[in-house]
Amino acid sequence: MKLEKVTEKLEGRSKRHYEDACATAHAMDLVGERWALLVMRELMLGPKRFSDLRESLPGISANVLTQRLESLEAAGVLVRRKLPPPAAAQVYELTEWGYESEPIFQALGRWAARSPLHDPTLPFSTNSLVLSLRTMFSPERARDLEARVGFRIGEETFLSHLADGRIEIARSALDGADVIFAGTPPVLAAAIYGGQPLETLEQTGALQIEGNRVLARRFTGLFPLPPKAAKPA
Amino acid sequence: MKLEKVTEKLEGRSKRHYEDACATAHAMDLVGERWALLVMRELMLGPKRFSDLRESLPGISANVLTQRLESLEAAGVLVRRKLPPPAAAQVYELTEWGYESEPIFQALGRWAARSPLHDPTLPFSTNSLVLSLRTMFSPERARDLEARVGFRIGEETFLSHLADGRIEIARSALDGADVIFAGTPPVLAAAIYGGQPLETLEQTGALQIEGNRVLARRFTGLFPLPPKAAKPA
DNA sequence: CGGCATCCGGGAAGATACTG
DNA sequence: CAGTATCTTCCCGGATGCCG
Repeated sequence: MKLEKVTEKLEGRSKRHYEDACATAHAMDLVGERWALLVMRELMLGPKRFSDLRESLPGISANVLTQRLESLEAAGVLVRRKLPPPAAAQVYELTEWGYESEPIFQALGRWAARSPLHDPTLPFSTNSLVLSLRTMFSPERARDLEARVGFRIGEETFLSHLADGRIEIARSALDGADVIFAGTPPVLAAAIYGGQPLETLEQTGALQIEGNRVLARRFTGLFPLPPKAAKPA
Repeated sequence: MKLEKVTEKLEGRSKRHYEDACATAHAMDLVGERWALLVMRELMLGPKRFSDLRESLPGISANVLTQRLESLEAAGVLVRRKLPPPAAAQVYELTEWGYESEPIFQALGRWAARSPLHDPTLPFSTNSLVLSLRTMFSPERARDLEARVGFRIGEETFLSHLADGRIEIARSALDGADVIFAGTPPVLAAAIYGGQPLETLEQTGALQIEGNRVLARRFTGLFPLPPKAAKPA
């Protein structure tokens, strides 16, 4: 890194920042730059490597990703960690405080789900889908349901545990799942949010379901979307 | 407006946007531009005029404010409204959906309050202070408290009603207040968040308290701040 | 391959001046 | 008071190349 930039960082004058003591304004200073929140979203379910991040963020360029990782590290949101040999790769991982930013994503997601301009036909990352399940879960609809639901999305697998009107979902092996959904994020979104019948999606081969199909049907109804707001004139 | 810019808007190609169906990414497309969230914050307690917004946003320039108001209007977050004569001024007002963005501010504020880099000595707007009271209010500490607390901040007055472990606070005349605080936002913040004794602040003349002083003391303890996160290395 | 530096073009942000 | 016009600065995004 150039000496000049190092100096800027040490003096804390590198970024434009709001001169405002409001905590919300400070939050925008920390994570309001372009791509910063999406980088955090991609780390929210566990550490990733530089190239994993690039793959899951369509359109980000390498130098911008480098800059964001630097400033988020400087803010204390994430840390770089060297994995022990033999997998001696470098990964980026949220700090404990970084993980506590999840309510921000939930508030943003719930609000933007009502946007009249939202286009759900765009690319959809695995993390987006999994986090959206945590966000849109309806405790009322899941009362008295106890189940383990697995997901196979690309190379990754996730296990969800529903109990006591709550949902947990995390990267995990699929042992003990009552039912497993396999498909791409858009297909799973169509089943859960788009109201597409599971049979239709299975017939096209886009979706596979193993295990308790009645439970699968019930599960897809646990994530109601809010109504759209009025379109601007 | 120039023809060129109108055309851009109609074609919807004016802004860079994330090609991502995730609702969080869409939220950043809507309100992720610099200043956009702070403009919304300043409208969260009711409509304001262009020049009111400029005053309460230290550092924003007129053309940027114009652009933000345009794009937030296009997104359906706010509307321009012409007040009826004789006060025939133009004001900007959040839509119903715009007002529903308040949980975003609360999540951002709660999270950023733990930031190790937060500097509370900067300028502090009236709206920031009032919204922070809604955010940081502790229902447990206020159980069994029923009270009306007034604020006089610059030209504005706010009335807060505490009851049933909840807080309401809005622009209002101060009729019926049990106690009234008068002072600037930084001074009020010092009393409520900084733990400054009220007597000290009153002696310097920065703070005035009228009414039930015991209640005033109790009130300042209802807004605990979370502990700071660890500083980055 | 993973990560970072450098150069370049376009566009958004910021400051100032100006107008109805 | 409520914005526009213009100019400058700086950030974003893409391409390329270096180094371990």
